Amino acid sequence: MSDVSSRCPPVFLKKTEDFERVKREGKRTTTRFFNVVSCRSGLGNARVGIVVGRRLGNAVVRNRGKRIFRELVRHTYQCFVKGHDIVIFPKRPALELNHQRLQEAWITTLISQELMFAPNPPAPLVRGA
RNA sequence: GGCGUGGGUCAGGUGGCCGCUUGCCUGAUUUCAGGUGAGAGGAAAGUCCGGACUCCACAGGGCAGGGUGCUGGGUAACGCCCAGGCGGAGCAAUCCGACAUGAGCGCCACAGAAAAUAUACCGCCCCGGACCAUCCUCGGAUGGCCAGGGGUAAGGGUGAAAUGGUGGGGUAAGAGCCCACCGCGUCCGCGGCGACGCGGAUGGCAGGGUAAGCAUCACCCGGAGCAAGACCAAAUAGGAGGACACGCCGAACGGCCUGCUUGGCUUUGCACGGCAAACGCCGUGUGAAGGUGAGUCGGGACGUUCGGGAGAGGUCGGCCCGGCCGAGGUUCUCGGGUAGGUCGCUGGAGGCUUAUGGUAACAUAAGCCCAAGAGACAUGGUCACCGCCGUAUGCACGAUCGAUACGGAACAGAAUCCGGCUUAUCGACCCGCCCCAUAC
RNA sequence: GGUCCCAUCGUCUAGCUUGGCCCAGGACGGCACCCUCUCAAGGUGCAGACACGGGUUCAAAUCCCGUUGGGACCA
Repeated sequence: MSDVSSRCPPVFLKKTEDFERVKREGKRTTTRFFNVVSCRSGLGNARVGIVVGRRLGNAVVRNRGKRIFRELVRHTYQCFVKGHDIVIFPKRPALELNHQRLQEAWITTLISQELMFAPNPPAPLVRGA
């Protein structure tokens, strides 16, 4: 399984107009730890963008938020439904939360929004548990 | 042992798995895969100073503007650092100080007699005078009160600040009027590169605060900033550079354009008359339009000649003197530049060790070492173990060590690079010094 | 990354240049009372702010320094 994830690295959104389009046309979901906005892109793969504003904190806090959610996307990217653009807004409590609890919240949220297949092996990272 | 104070170092470590950026090598020779190495800080922050670097400008001078401000040194430079002086805080180690000048202008609310000018209000004292009262030797004396002349600056609710302070002498009352001590000023000598210090003589008291108010003095500063700048270079759009002679004002002449006046012509409307059956045609008068001839009356640009004269504007990135360029036209040449890309981009006033000089900051020499360079933004995520700190529990005669559980580990993320300052910061360790207590 | 500007009642502002009359003025808004049969309008009164921390000064909204929070511009 790890071979598969290493063969298809996640694609990230980079252009400003892509972010504006998703924020304008997408569907919003709010949780305690992050907000997700998603819309259909028509492309053959899923694309993900992470937005950390100045409200989140100083540069160290913003970098940490981006890194945590980039790792989450990287570990679960092979389960994503193709053809969607997703923008994530991390929130303050996600930085203090334990990693496994945050990952469970992340997977259940995405499955409920039909952006992700239920992974057949429970999760690639939880194999130690 | 406790309290305090100054300086320095560090900013958890190791390993597994999964990832990111990148140098080199190999395969492939756009991409990609493998191997191997590197990958945030003491403040990377604030952008408060100073430089390097790059472009623009630049003969030079003056003014303005900004900054610094005890003295000497260090440095590429600084508002930084070191050493010293002076003032202040502290028992002390030590710390703090925009700490130059007081010539001129401005301001000093309220209160107060008065707020910067030397005098004056109340008061105190003396003098002579008018009135009243008492005594009376009927000359006057004493006291009160009223105005006047003079002497004073002792005292005067104030105020942030009041014209040296304390004590004594002196006087009608007083006053540096005189004396002693202290303070202050001036002069001289000595020490020091200097800021300044010490000693002596002397003056009789100069003269408020504020310059982080305007100012003066000394020194420094050209402007902008890596989004600086250099190179390559789509689509679209036409521009850019060089050379040439004339460029301004006045007068005369020449032709051109236009307005006006006037003559005739063409077309057409109206009125009258004539011819004609009618359509219509002809003549006269009048109005409009068009082009045209003349007048040279008015205006415009152009050319030639003559005379006068260097003119508008721009630039020197605040202004002036001064310097330089110089509109539009003709002709010649073909590049300039946006998106995008590449470079600038990290080897440097570099670090460490030793030696020498210097009280020190620092400098010099030798040896060794190479340590991030992005472009939507890399330097991470997770697990385990070890180490540190705190609390609780149990064991233990008590303490240290050790055990178990829980909790904690800050401030903070390079963006051209350096030297500083300031601000944020849980802590750990090392070195020096002061004071207190105890022991010897 | 760099260059600069601003901060005053709930809101918009005056005062800052030249410190004192300022326990900071005005407008809109809020509250209470009067007027009216009631509401509106009107009248009277009240509450309410110098972003924060130091320094200079007798005295700071004002001058100087630092911090915080906003905003503008530069390819």
